[in-house]
Amino acid sequence: MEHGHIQLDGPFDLRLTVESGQSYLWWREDGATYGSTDETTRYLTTTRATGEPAVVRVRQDGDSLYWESTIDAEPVVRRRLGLDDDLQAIRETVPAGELVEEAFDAHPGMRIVRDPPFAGLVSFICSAQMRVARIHGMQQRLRESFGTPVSFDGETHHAYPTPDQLAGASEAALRELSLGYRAPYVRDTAEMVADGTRPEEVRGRPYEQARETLTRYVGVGQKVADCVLLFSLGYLQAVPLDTWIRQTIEEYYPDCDRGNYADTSRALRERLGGEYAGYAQTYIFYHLRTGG
DNA sequence: TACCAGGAACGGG
DNA sequence: CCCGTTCATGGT
Repeated sequence: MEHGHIQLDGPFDLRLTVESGQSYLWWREDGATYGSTDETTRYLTTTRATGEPAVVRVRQDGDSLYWESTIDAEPVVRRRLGLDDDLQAIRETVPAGELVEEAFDAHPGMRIVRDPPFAGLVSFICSAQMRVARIHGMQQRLRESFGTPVSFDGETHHAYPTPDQLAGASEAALRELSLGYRAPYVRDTAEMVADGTRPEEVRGRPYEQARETLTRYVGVGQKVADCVLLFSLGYLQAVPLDTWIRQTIEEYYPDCDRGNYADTSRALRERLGGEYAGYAQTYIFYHLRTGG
């Protein structure tokens, strides 16, 4: 087993980052989903950064982030958890406003994750009309039912399924995992990716064009496409318009409501400073969802 | 029991 | 393009 230590640069909160509803691909080693954590709480995820499936385990103690893995995982950990993001510089690009100031102040150290693109795509297809805890449960079951087993620290975990593994799943088998009407969406999208249309191919394209391209996948509308761009592909300007943000627009930014998704999202994006608007959106989302 | 959850596909106007 | 309806499922 390989292991290492990362000296954290700037505010970082592991629990906040992986449990704030951005990613459904991390789980707590003790099996608990939510609740207080301490310096012994460890989170796991899987990756294929080196081609072969690998398990990664992390633990935060103050300014230190410790990792253990079947591979040399430091680059993966840095990218997946947004450790190289300069939170202060990002915040300075967001125009001051009562709500954004309050949200940033209330949750110091929350970073934007970078989920593996296919896993991010599937998990946000699953997110439609579903609560955070259940989306998380679906991804756990997808791993355990279809993913490749990986031995790590005396236990067997399962990597997130590949496009081929999910494309080979029957709709009935996916429904047994309580995916509901999302089952055929996941299966059909997995088949598209397995056939060679990979979500990461939109990298480098202009943001709105990238979003439209992602909506070609089954079960992917503009909101889910925005989540994939923001939480997987590093488009930090992406502003997903979910039910919480729509309510925020109604109360705090009514002039940004342009009657349709694309124009409203663009107006709010510009209001939140453009380049890192997705960061501000994520703070606002989490702040409101936790009763702020 | 009725309502809701980080929506999307579909059909009709 | 815009709108209403339908779609599973489990928790409250």
